[in-house]
Amino acid sequence: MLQVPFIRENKELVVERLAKRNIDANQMVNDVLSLDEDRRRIQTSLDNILAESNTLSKEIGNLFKSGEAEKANLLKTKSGELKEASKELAESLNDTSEALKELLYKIPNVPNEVVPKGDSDEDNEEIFKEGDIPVLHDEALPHWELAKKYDIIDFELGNKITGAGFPVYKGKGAKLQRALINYFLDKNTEAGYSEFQLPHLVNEASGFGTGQLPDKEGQMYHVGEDNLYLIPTAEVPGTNIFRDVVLNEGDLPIGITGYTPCFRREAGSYGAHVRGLNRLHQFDKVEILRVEHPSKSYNALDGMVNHVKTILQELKLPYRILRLCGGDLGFTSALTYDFEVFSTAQDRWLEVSSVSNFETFQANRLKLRFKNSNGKNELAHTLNGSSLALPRVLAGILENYQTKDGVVIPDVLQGYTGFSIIN
RNA sequence: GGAGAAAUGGCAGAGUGGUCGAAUGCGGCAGUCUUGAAAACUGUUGAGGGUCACACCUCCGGGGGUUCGAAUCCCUCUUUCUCCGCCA
Repeated sequence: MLQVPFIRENKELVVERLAKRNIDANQMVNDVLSLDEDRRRIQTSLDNILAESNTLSKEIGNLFKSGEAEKANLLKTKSGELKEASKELAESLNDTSEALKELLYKIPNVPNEVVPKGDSDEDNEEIFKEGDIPVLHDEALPHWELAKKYDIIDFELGNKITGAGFPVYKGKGAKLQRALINYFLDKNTEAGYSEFQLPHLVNEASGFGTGQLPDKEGQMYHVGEDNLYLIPTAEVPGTNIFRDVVLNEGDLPIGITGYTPCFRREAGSYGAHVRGLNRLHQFDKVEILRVEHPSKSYNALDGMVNHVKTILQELKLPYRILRLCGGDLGFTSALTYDFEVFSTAQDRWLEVSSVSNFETFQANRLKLRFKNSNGKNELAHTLNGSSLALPRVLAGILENYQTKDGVVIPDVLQGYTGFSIIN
């Protein structure tokens, strides 16, 4: 959620930057400013009435003490009138504040200067590319065929137990999955992130805190009886650690990592692009999160990008980094880099990580602040990224590492799997 | 799931109708002393709104009510703790 004072002082900039997302924000911004003006005006009148009423109450108390009941009763009448007036104003203040909040919820984050304007993923900017695309043998298969051939992932069994998009990993498939999780967590903790195990269900307040609610309610699985939501990413429980928190400046930066399964309804998805592991309702992901001083958050973002790079380099997967254009940028993000692994057998790029700086957008809603050097509370910056999401990394490994004899396990993982080939 | 107790500032913990945004202690910050540090002493120290700045307003778990006036009384929800039951 954007801050009203920021919008007030940077109106042109906000409109101009939001245009990168192909949004004409002029009307919304004007509405915000006029609602805010209304709010302040009503608040002032209400405050005045309450002040008068407070003074009156004190006088009444004093009059009763000194035995002047008659005078006191006279003032009581007056106080009653003030109460009526304050009730009306309080209601109108509440309405105005709510309307303002509703509107603010609908305005996405202001993209960073370097975000390219654009409509869709076609307009994302490739900023880096590395790794050799392997030349596969003639009978190379897409990962869902390999999964079947070596009996390591059973999509039909998952279908039977739960439904489409809930695969069952078996044998070496399950072990490779666990190896990847451990490998990612180890890399992240080596880089200074401290490991957390987080709840997989969150309450409504947490959903609001990170912005999944109210906008993306339909994307999360909801447990109605207890009013809890299955997490779509560790970002939700992880970031909500810091809801309503005031940190000391010295606590920054904070980096945490955690492995969780992720649950996404993905309403409306279908077709060849969602085949196999490409898009699932339940998948595993290791996430990294940072809380940063505003002056350092973009350095931190670069650091996260480099960190994810080294992991993909070690796995020897061909990958590229995209700077997302305005049209593809997430609602809460100011700048996002996507990592894509080239999946040879499918002949397409698969997104395996998304690393973002949210600046104060999340912190404002979360009320995540730190005491700055002036002793003032200031909103912190939050960042997060996948490091990494499992299924498409797995797909990339299966497809790129396949040989006539089987799927070779990348060197760095062999210590974790305990085997060097799936055949 | 049953019975009881509780929820106050960064933490601990007073406060049961007006003088309470709230004693006291710890912690934090600034200063005195010291070569420096510690100790001791002095001062200062919640959040949000509002204002050029003050004034002023709101907040004592959430919501509602009683009252001229609520941290304090009533209702309700939530959470925590203790005991019992169940259980990986």
